[in-house]
Amino acid sequence: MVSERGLQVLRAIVQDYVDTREPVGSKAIVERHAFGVSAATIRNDMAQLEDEDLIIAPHTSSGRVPTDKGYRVFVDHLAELRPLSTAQRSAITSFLDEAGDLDDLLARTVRALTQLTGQVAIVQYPSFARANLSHVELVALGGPRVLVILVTDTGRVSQRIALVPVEPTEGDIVQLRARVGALLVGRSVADCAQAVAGATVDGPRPGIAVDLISDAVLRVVGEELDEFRQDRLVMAGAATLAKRESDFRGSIYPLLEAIEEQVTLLRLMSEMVADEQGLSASIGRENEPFGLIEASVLASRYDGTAGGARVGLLGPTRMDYSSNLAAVRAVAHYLTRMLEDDDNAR
Amino acid sequence: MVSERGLQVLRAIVQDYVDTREPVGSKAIVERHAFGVSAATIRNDMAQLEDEDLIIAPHTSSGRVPTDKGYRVFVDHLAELRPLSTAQRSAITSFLDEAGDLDDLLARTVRALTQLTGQVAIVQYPSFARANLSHVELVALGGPRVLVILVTDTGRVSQRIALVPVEPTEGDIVQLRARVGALLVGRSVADCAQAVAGATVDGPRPGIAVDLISDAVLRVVGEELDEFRQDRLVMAGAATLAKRESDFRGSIYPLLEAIEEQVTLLRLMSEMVADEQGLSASIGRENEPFGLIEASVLASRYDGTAGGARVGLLGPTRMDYSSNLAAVRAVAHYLTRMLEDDDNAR
DNA sequence: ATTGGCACTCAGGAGTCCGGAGTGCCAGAA
DNA sequence: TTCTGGCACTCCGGACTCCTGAGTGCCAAT
Repeated sequence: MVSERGLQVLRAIVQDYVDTREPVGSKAIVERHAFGVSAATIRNDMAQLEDEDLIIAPHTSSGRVPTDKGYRVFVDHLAELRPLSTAQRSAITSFLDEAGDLDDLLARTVRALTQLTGQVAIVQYPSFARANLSHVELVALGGPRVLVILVTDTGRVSQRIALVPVEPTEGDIVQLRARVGALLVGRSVADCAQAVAGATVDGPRPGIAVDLISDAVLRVVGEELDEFRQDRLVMAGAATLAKRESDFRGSIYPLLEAIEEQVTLLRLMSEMVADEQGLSASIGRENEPFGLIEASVLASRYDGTAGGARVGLLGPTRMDYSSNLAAVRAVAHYLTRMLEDDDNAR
Repeated sequence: MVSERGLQVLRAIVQDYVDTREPVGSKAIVERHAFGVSAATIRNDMAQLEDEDLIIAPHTSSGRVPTDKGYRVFVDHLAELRPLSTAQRSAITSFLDEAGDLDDLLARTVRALTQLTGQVAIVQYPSFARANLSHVELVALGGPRVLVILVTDTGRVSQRIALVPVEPTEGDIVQLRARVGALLVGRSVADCAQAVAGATVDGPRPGIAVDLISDAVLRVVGEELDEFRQDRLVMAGAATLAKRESDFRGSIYPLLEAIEEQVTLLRLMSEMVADEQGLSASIGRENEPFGLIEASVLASRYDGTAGGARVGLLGPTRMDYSSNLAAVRAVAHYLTRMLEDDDNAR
């Protein structure tokens, strides 16, 4: 077992290593931290930490470096979140205050977070699966094109063009609008998807124009509903990885690829298990199933009436967890507040 | 002046250097290219090329490397575009054929191009400034929210939510729809912007509900029209830069930043001067005003009835201009064709 | 104009050396 | 039992040197 002081030594090693980017020796620890014991004592503690796989020596007789497990213990038990300065807080709020719609708010959030931490920031769009459809609008664009517009009660709007087999009359459109509206309005997005599937599978009917059109429109509605349920990400700060390249032993290629793919990160973030504060961290090797090593992801839930999701960041395993976790938590907090305010103002 | 053979030597140097990534010596040239003269003769030619600043020796008595000016001469006078294989061509067409709407088509285009070249691919959205507004739709979302939808005859649709000071009745909406429609439908996006500006500046009127609402709606329409005129980019393949890192003496940071910013690349691409084929290249130092060095941008115009724009790629100065220019040209060609087909099918 | 010959240059890999930071262990002190 | 000073040991990495090979410029001869 590791003694109480042993854990403090681990904390010191993590902090110093993140700071200096060099293996930490026993002497450096007694100099920088007031442990009140000699270097030899620290060395004994370090030997224990090494037995527990919390730290490792890159080569015989060099300083120690935290292992992924060491970072994990640090994050779970040792990290004191360093609160943001008031200047930082007011910068965030005023920046977010100027936001317009949801897209803009999330774009600002992600920029604020990358600015604050110097890492790649990620915001997941709120999940709309539980939102209700409040409007369905159809607009004939001329020719075989019909514009389909879906609006949820949480304010998300999306549109898509359906190519229909027969040019619809204005009457067709009115009829269809009523039909589709009756089918979908007021139901949740998840329910709608089922309803649409049910409405389209009952086979080809006689070639009545409005039915042919209806099928085409419903198919497009179905596709669009799928998009609704599919989460999206907004990211910023990918370029900062290039600056921090030396923090990655290997290449930054897997990271850039994950950023471009999005879907990997989405899965990763949705599988993270949050603590009671809504915070979560996935460290180093823990990300291996997602093709990432030497990288950590920090995330926090945020909530709005639009349905919650996660906001987080991606950076090297060797990052400043204290500051970064605090930043994520703060940004999530303000984002939640903005969404609630937004909702009240509706 | 540089002799005819001198230019051939330049071509050989560019090709070999791109190939081997190492300075090219006179001996290597006579071995790999059938010049029918001795290495000493090549050396004389190389001395001339060096006088003209077309090649440079990294250090005394090493092989030569093309300068930016050398690449420029190569691209302008020496590069024979290497036509794509039929397999490549059919891969592109079948991939693009599956595209749905404009967004999807451009996304596929950019993926095809990055796949083909291994570089960062960029597609500029067609400019909508000359497109005409074909529909304006207003939908009351309940409360103070009104959804504004704009549709152009080129198929672009966008929507935005206006917060209006008074909750509108259904009658208000109908009245407004007619009013805004009369003002805008059928006019070009550029004209519309002016019309909106004119309609809103005639000062505050008595607080009639519908006028208050109208102002709010028109303001939102104006904002949205601005977005229409603003160009956008789609990109793919940013991660490939990490693989090619050694091609950049410095960091890839400026490139990643330009990719993230977009606006720099937009300016760069729009300022490029195309040749009679619609192709253009901006090489190395020529990109310095945009914060890029050691990088080249290749681009081609493409045209559709939606209004043309550019498709291109970004990569290290030391790239295979022959293949990449050919790929850009081919992709632009197919993209143009898709857009035209699309239009005919409308 | 082209060529073979030759002296010269220099990058970069291999080999060697050495200092310093850091360790593990042990015997003695608290 | 825990801590500490001392000591022998390890080994990374910087500095230094040496050397080879690729490549050049120049010149006299063809």
